Amino acid sequence: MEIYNTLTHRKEKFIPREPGKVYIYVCGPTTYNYIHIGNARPLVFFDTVRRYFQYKGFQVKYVQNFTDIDDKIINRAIEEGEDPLKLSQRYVAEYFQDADALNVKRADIHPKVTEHIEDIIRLIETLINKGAAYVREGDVFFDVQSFPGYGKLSGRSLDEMLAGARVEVDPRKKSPMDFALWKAAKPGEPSWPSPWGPGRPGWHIECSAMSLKYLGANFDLHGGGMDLVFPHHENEIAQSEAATGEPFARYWMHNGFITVNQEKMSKSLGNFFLVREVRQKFSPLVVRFFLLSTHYRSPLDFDDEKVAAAGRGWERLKNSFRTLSGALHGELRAEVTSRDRKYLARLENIRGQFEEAMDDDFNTALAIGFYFDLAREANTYLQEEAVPCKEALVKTLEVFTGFNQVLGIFHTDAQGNIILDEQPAPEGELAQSLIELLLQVRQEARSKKDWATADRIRDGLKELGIIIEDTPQGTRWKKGRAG
RNA sequence: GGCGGCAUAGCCAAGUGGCUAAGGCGGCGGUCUGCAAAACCGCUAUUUGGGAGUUCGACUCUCCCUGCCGCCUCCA
Repeated sequence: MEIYNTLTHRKEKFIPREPGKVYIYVCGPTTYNYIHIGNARPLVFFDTVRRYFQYKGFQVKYVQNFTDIDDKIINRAIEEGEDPLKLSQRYVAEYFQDADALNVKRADIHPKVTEHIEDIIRLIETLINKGAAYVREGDVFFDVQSFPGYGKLSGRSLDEMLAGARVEVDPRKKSPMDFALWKAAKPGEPSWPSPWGPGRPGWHIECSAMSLKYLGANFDLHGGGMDLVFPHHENEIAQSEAATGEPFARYWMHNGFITVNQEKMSKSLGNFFLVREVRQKFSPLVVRFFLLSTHYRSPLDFDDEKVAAAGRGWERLKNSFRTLSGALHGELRAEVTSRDRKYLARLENIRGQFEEAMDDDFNTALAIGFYFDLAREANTYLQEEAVPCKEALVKTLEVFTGFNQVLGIFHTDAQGNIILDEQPAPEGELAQSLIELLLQVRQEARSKKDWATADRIRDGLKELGIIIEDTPQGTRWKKGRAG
């Protein structure tokens, strides 16, 4: 496996810290609002990374934090007239609703800043004792000049940054690039006691404290959006390595941005789409598929037309699966012909290509291409074989399910079997029975060549969002999609 | 100002120093079907923003230009 490492600016062979195990930390959201599509990209992508490691047989420990106290939360709470900690708790819950919808698996640990204040204080004390941090009137700053490697992740030197700095400088800082580890509380703000007086953690320190606590130094993979490279991740490295004297993380991965009209989607520009809103228009699984259809380091332009186009492709995969699982309940033969063997060999080939694509820096876009190849091979096979070979069919479903285990574009049961969610109609049993009844009536009409009646039923159901397909194995129906 | 990235068909999007430049959407033609839908088959980039260079050979490497974008400030 090769991974593009932001730290070295090139693809590197992945060698885990411990054989067969992967330790991953991904920067999670600051919980002051619903998440938007830009937040969803790293979520979905790193979930896919994790899934792929699991698919490859690695034992994965996956940690994703919540930054549940900081300036943005406090400001938002003031606007809303709500307690900051209550507000962030609320958005943690909302976060899970969106993440679950996007079929993002829960992390093994979802640490929150407010539950790790002790760890953070201990880490800051260590930094002060080692001469890497200093106290100023209840604030604690990290001394960037004490850390020789500062700038190694973002590829800049302190001199360069000072030359280009556009920030007003706090005169108490030794260097303009020094950043806060601990912020003294202002009146009315949530605060925790500390050796330097009541206050709260600065923005970057929590990720160092929590990742070191749960994953240890020199853990395997640290991920997040491109915009976190500087200063967030640069600062994490400085703090962590200054404290432990060991390398912090081995591989750094950063996803590119979601853009809108080619411009970065961001909260400050106001051009963001909440996952909550997008879910109204599209299946969240389609959104997930769309997010994975571009390589993670490339920008991805978001607009409804493009998601809709992706949705039509996704539908093709879904149709293929429906046909496959339908065939499993039909007539099958045990005999394996030479044609079956050739087909099985092609399946194996596609599976290999899929894995090769994923092995190459998680190229989900390429991998999805092979997913389509699989669907086409399978559709053709079923079209050609009136009575398909059981082994071939079972193998097809196995490969299909395996790909989905990685990409997560269809819901599954606990065993990983794909569940097409529109089959058990949400309308309930009565509606289902009525549909079945109508289909029987239509079938009778068809056998009498009463096409007018048959078509009237089909058109009528279509208007109600029920799509009918006549196949050699009989008529089947599905819910039309809303987008 | 400093640092970095991107430019592939109508749209989305991979890949490669020489072998047919994947795949998807859309479109067109066909097969199947009572008609549809779904599916399948064929066609849809003699060419990879523009120019120069390196090379036997570049879309892929180098330089220049153009256009777009990002980071340097909260941001995934």
